[in-house]
Amino acid sequence: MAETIREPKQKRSIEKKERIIKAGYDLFAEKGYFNTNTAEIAKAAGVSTGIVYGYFHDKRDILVEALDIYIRTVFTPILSLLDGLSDLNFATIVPMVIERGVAAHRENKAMHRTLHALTAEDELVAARFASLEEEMTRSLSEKLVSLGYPAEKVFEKVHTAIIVVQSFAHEEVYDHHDYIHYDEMRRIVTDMLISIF
Amino acid sequence: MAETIREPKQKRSIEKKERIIKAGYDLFAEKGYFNTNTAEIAKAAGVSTGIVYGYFHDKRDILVEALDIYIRTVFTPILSLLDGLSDLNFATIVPMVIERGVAAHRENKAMHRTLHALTAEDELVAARFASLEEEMTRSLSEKLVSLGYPAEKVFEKVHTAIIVVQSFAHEEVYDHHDYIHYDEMRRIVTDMLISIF
Amino acid sequence: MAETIREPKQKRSIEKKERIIKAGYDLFAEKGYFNTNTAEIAKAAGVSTGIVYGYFHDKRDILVEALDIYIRTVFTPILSLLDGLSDLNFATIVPMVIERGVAAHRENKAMHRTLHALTAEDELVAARFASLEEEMTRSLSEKLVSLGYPAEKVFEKVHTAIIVVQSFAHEEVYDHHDYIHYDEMRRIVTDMLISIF
Amino acid sequence: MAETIREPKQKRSIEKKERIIKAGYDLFAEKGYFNTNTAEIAKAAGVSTGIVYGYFHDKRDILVEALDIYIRTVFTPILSLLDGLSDLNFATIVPMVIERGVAAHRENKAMHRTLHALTAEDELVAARFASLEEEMTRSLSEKLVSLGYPAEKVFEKVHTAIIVVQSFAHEEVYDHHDYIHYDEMRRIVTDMLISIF
DNA sequence: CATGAATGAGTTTTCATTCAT
DNA sequence: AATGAATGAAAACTCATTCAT
Repeated sequence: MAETIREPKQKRSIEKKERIIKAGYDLFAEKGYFNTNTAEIAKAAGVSTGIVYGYFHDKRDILVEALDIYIRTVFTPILSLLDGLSDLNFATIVPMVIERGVAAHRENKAMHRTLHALTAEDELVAARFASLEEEMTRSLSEKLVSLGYPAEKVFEKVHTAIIVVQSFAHEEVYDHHDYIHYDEMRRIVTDMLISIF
Repeated sequence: MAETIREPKQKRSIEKKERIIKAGYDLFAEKGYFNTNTAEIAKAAGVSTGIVYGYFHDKRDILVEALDIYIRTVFTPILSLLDGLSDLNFATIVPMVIERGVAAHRENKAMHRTLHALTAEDELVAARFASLEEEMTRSLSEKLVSLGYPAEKVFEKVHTAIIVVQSFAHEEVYDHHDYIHYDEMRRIVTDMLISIF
Repeated sequence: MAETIREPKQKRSIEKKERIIKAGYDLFAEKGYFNTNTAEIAKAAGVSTGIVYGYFHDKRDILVEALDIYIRTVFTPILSLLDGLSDLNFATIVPMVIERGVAAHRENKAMHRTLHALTAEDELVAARFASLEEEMTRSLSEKLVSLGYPAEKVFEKVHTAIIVVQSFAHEEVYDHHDYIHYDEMRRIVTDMLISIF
Repeated sequence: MAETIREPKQKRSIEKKERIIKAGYDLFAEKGYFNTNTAEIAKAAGVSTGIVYGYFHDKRDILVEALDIYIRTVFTPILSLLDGLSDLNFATIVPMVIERGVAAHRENKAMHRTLHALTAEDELVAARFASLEEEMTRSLSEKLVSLGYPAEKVFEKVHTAIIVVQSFAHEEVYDHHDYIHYDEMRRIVTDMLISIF
C-alpha cells in the first residue's frame, strides 16, 4: 500500500517526474500551496492525475521535492562564492554575499515566500528549512576557519550574517517600501556585517 | 443586497465578536489557518456557526481582525519603550529593544508564525504586515529625530534595526539551533546594531 | 475532528437520519455495498452528500446502523413467537419458527445477502452477526429452560436449530433449485429439528 | 474487434495463468475481493499488470477461475468419499461426511468466506455456487440410489444434509462461539442427519 | 508475448457559507 | 440576533484497464 511509489529509472520517467515537480514548484510559487490542487499540477505537467500518485505519495510530497530543488538552487551559488577565495577581505566578501543572497531571492521570489509560509503549517518543511540554515552555517564557518579566521564564536557570527542577509534580501525583493532608499539601506547592512568580522 | 455585516453596538454583541476573534486567534496560532475550520472557531467561541457570518464577511475576515490584535500587541510595547527616554544612549536602548522584541515574539509565538505564513497566500495580510513595519519605522524615526538624532538616513537605519531585531527574535524563539550559543549571538547582534547609530 | 457526529434530537433530524439509513439499507440491498456510493445514498434519501457525514462517520457507519435495523427486524418476531407459549410442544413450535425464519428472510431478502456478504470484508459486521446469533441462542435457550426444558446441552441444541433454520430459509428464499420440492424439504427439516428436542 | 483472451497452449503460459489464479485466490482469500487490486495480484504472481489482461477479461474473471478451483477442491474429496462404499450404513457415513466437510472448510477457510460473500454482489458467482450445490446433490443422490437407497425424496434429503453440513462446518470453522461445546453440537448434528435417512 | 507507465473516471470526504426556524 | 442543520462544490486519492515500447 505505502510502497507503491515508483523510483523512475528510465529517462522518460525521470523527465516526467521532474516535469511534475517543476509544475508543482511553479504553481505553488504562483498561487500558494493551499490554493493549488493536484489536478492542476498534473495538467500543467501534461500528465494524468493518477500518475502523480505513481511518483509521489501525496501532494505534500511534491512540495518536499520542490523544496529540495529550491534549497540546492539557493545554497550552492552562495557556497561556491567562497570557493575562489584565498584571503579574507570582508570588505569585498560581504557585498558579494549580499548581492548573491538578493539575487537568489529575486530568482526564486515566489517560491521562497510559499515555502517559508509552509513552515507554519508543516513540521517537515520547517525541519528542512532549519537544516538548510544549519548546513549553510556549518559550511561557511568551516570555510572561514580553513582560511585562517579565528574559530571563536564563528558559528554565531556566520549565523547572524546569514539571517541578516536573508532578511535584507527578503525586504528588498518583497516588501519594498517607498520610504526606504534601498541603496542606502544596503550600505548600512554591509557596514554592519563587516563590523561583525 | 446590502452588506449585512453588523457593527455591533451593544456590549453583549461586542463581547461576542471579540470572543470569536480570540478563538480564531488561538486556533489559527495553534493549528494554522488552513487547518482550522469555522465550526471549530464558533464552538471555541461558544457561539453558533451561523452567527460568525453575522460579524465577519468570511473566514479570512476573522484572520484580518486577529492580525490587528497581533499588531497592537507587538507594536505598542516597543513604541512605549522609547516614550520614557530623554537622551539617546544606544548602548542602553538597543538591548532593551532587542529584549522587548524577543519577548513579543515569545508571547505571540505561534501566531506570528501563522500570520507570517499567510503573507504568501493572502495579499491583504501581506499588505497589513508591510504597513505595520512602515508605521513602526516612521514612529520610531520621528521619536529619534525629536530627541536630536540626525535625520539623514534615519528611516533606513531604523528599518534595518527593525528587521534585524525581528529576525533575531524569530531565530531565538523558533529555530533555536543546538550549535548556536544564543547569549553570544545576542551580544553580536547588539554590538552590530549599536554600530549603525 | 472525530466527534463531529450529530446525535439528532429534533424530530426532523431524526427522520432525516432514518431516511439516510433507509436509503442505505435499500441501496445496499439492491446493488451491494461496494456498488453503492454515498452520493447515491444521499440522493435517494433526498439530502445533500455533506449532511450524510453529519450523521455518520463514513459509509460503513451507515451499513452498521442498517445492520442493527436488520437484526431487530429479524430477531424480534422470532423471539416474540415464544412469548405466548406456556407448554413445550415442539411439533407445533418448530414449524412456526421455520415459518417465521423463512418469512424474515423473504422480507429482507436482499439485505440479508448483502450483510452476510460483508462478513467477509469487514470484521465489525462479522462481529455483530456473531453476537446476533449469540443473543438469539441465549434468549431462546433461557425461554425454553424457563418453560421446563432440561438445561443440559440446550445451547447446542438451540444453536443447531438456529443455523438449520437460517440455512433452510436462505435456501428457500435465494437458491431455489428446480430439482428440489421445497414442501418436501421443509417437512424433512421440520422432522429433523423435532428429533433434536 | 475479436476477443483477445488467449487460451494458452504452451506450458510456460499455462503456468503463468495458473500463477495468476493462485495469486488471486490467495489474495482474495486474505483480504477480500474488493480490497485486492490487480497490480497486487500481478506482483504476487510475478508477472506484469498488463499481461493479466492477456489471460483474463477482467478482474472478476480471475475470481471466477479461482472459484472453479475452490469448487474442485471442496467437491472432489466429498464425492470420492462415497466411492469406496458398498453398503449404506449411515451411522458410519454421516460422521465421515461431516468430518470431510469441516476439513474442506478449514482448508479453504478464508476463500469460502470471500466467495460466499461475492454471491451478493455478483450474479455469476451466485450461479456457480448454486450449480455446485446442484451437482453435489445430484451426484450424491445417484450414488445413494445406485447403492439401493429408495429414490423417493432423495434429492430433498441429500440437499438438506448438504446445507446442514455446510452450516455446521462454517459454524465450527469461523464463528466458534464460546458458549457452545462443539463436540456436543457435532453429536447433535450427526444424530439429526442420521434421523433423516 | 510481455512490460509497467499512463490514463481518467469515480469515490470518499471536508468545509465555507447559507437559510429555515 | 441566534441557531445549527443543510448545502454542494471541490479536493485528495484509487484502481481497473489500456497502450506504447
